[in-house]
Amino acid sequence: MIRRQVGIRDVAAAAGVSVTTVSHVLNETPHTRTSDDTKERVKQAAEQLGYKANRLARGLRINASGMVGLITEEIAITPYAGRIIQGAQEEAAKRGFTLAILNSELNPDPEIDPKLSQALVDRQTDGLIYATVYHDEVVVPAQMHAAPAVLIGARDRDGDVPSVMPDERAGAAAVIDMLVEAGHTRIAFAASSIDVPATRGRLVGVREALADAGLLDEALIVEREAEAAGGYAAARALLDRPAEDRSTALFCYNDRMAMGVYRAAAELGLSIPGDLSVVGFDDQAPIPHSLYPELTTVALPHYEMGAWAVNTLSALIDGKDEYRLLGAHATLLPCPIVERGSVARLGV
Amino acid sequence: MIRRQVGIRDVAAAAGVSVTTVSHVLNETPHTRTSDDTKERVKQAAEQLGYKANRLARGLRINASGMVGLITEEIAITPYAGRIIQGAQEEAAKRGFTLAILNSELNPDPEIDPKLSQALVDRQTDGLIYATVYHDEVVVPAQMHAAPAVLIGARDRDGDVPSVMPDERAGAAAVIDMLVEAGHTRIAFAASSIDVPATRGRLVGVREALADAGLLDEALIVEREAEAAGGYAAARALLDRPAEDRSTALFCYNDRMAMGVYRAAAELGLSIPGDLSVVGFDDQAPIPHSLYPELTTVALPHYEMGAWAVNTLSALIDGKDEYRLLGAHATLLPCPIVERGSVARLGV
DNA sequence: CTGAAAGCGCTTACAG
DNA sequence: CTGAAAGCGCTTACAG
Repeated sequence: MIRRQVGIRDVAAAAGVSVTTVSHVLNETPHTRTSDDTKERVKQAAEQLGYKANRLARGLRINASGMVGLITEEIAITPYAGRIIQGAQEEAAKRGFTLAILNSELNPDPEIDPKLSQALVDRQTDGLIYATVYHDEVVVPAQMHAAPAVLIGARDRDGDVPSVMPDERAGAAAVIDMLVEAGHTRIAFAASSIDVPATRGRLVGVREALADAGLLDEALIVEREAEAAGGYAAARALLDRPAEDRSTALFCYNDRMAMGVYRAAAELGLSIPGDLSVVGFDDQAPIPHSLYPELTTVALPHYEMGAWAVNTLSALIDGKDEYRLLGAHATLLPCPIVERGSVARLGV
Repeated sequence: MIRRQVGIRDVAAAAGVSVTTVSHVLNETPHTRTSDDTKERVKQAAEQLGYKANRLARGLRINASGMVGLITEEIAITPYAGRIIQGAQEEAAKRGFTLAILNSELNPDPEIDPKLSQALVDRQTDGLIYATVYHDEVVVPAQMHAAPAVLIGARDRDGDVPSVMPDERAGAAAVIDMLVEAGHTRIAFAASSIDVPATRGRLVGVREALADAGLLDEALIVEREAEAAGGYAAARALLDRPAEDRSTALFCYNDRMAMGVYRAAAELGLSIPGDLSVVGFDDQAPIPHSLYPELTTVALPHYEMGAWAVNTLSALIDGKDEYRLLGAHATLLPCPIVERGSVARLGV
């Protein structure tokens, strides 16, 4: 900023001590003794003058910028990138870090482009987070091995960089459990046809939980495009039959598909949840609240992943290299079910 | 980052010149003559060693961090905050700035809390952007008057800080014009009941354009909650009558209301756009693509506002104080109609 | 055309 | 318990 900031020398002068002393008391430098009286005077002066250490000078001196960088692949298309950023930002603020953001294009292949990481290194960030979408495993550039780094949404193929992702499998299984618990025995699943980790994770969760309940029927699992139109098609394929043969619950790969299911149900004269319980996945605003009845769905831990990322990044920056061990397996964060009005409990 | 960076001295040594010369040629310092031969050697050496000036050192010296800060009110709840960030980020990258992000809570009153701005000042950002929602006019804290600053989504009451917002009025008027052009003469509008600038802007745009066309009928303007349920209610109130009395087009305050309208239309046996044309506002993913037929709506210039903000902030930072004159009136950015399948052209 | 040197605002051995 | 001084990596008058 333009205005001349008050510097450490101003504080020293005001308190009648040396800048050394000011630095010591304000930073609470360990192994340093200062009389309480001096401390008090320094703090008073700093407070009074509104002194804040210049981060550039401090950073240059201690070789740490206090900045953490977040690279997001196509911030715009992922509906919840905002929540990741928010989680990262709030955690960063809590720890005194400044969050810098860099946006990248969507990257179809698993090799992360080193350009953005390099840009962050060039900017002296103390560490970096790379948030990807659509990948299981990724090979990270040299910069991410050389510096404190963390991955969101994908595992490091080399097992070196710690990573987080949603526990899609458990989230999907929990929905099946809830449905079974509510008395449903004919449970259908509208799977997604695009090949991403979420597709696979949710599908195996569904299959496992259904099998565990002795309720797995492959005929009730159909695969369609993960959009409203796909959900509509799945519902027509699954539900256009007499009530005796019909599933009483339809779990959808995502909320968009669930939207299509609502439309199909309306056309077929099926009431939700009276005739059909439906559950989505993603908790993608504004869908769940905009449907009638409101959609029961599964939330993704975007905020939590962002916070987790700067949290473990912070540990890495502090030199806690044990945290590198986290790179071996992705850390899975729970996807909580958020119950709204689209699931019926079947009479006993 | 941990590793020792290559410094300007390494480049100087490699090129066999002084650091002064390296600095001059790499920064293309004006009023400085250097032989082409020397220039070449320096550039080669820098390139070869992968030298990038330490931003902290440079910033300390020239008193400019190269950082620009963006404060967003509740990044999470505004569906498009991501686009604002993206626009700001890409424009910042283009100009060599690093974008730092700070998230704030939603602030109901028009006085901007100085805390966040101060935090940015303390971090030595060269300028700051404050993105607000739900405000017409705002009173900015001292920090924003003292430093280069720009507002998104609200005007500065003091007329000092430049600001951008969407031209809601023109966007809404354009929809009416399009509908009139398509042959509609009974055009209804489902207005919003919450008191925000968008509500007012869109409503006056609608009224003006309708009046201009000689088609204004207050009975066709109803006000409801700006959610799917409100749109549903508006549609039931407006459309539950014989075809002769019915509007042929219903323009909604936002896409969420349009969702409710689709549901009401289905219940009333009205086909879209055959019996009823519907238009939304916001282009809020994933609604428009998830409806059948896909929804014609109006897009908000979020990306553009983000880009505009760092653009004019950059001018302010460069000392082009004429730009402060922009503070007198908000700059209005166009809201383009995005035509999809929900509007019918009426036969001649 | 080129370079020696001061200095940006801090932190941190080191000395007393 | 306190302070003088070096130095982080740059840029920029200034001298030659």
